[in-house]
Amino acid sequence: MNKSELKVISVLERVGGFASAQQLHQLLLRSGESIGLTSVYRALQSLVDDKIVDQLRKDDGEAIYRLCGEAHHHHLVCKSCGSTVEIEGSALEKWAKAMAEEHGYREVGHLAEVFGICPKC
Amino acid sequence: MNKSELKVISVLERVGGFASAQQLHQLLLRSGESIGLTSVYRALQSLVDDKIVDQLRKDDGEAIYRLCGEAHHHHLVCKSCGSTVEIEGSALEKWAKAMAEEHGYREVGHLAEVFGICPKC
DNA sequence: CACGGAAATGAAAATCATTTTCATTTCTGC
DNA sequence: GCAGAAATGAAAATGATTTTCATTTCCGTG
Repeated sequence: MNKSELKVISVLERVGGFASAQQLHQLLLRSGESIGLTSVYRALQSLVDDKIVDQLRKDDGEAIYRLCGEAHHHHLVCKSCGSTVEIEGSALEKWAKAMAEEHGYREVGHLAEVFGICPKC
Repeated sequence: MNKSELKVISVLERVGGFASAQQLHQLLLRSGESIGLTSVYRALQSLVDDKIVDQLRKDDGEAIYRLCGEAHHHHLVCKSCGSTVEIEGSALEKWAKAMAEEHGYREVGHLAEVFGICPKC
């Protein structure tokens, strides 16, 4: 855990939700921190790898990040504004496991996202 | 509906699932069609606007497309050799729908993949 | 058929988020 | 204090997508 990562975590805490790398960089600069965009990206990547931060994509392809509170969960993402809700996934977990077992697969993992348009949009 | 759009629709039919713009372009060229990448993008954009094609983003930010109404299925992918099996997803569909409704989301879609290591590997 | 404007096309350039490179700076353990 | 490792960031590279713009194809009308 290096300086950049700490700085990025602290802005993410301040933001309390999703933000893009560029937004986070701007926020850091505005609050007086000295940090390069490169380091923001690098820190985010590393935090995502360590599962400390969640990364997803807006409809336009830009990545957005936020601190990941819990262990494993899924998202309901608005295609229009990018707002997200964490959703309960035990049914999905069971399904993935069952499907994998049925075909003899080991070390199972899965990826799932649900998209839609939120009530506000 | 112009020529490019027809070509793109026909290749999407042939593919029967999700594909990126670049993949679709390659497929068209390989099957002897003459079409520019620009036109593929333009056709896809227009088809998405007309709700004839669904657009989603992969985790790396690349856009993938498929014909709306294409009965979609999911895959069980081997992490090691890449072989895939089509799997039954009605449980998943129900879950996605339930989650979206619970939060008032409309025009729901979803993306799901299950990873593991296949019996052979 | 011929003409003219509108739509379509695609090559090349522009854009933009993200990644890579690489030279410089900061740490760390000894 | 010092060498080697890790971190940093500016600038260049990348890669998907979009825009520009000159050319070609369509199509309706005379």
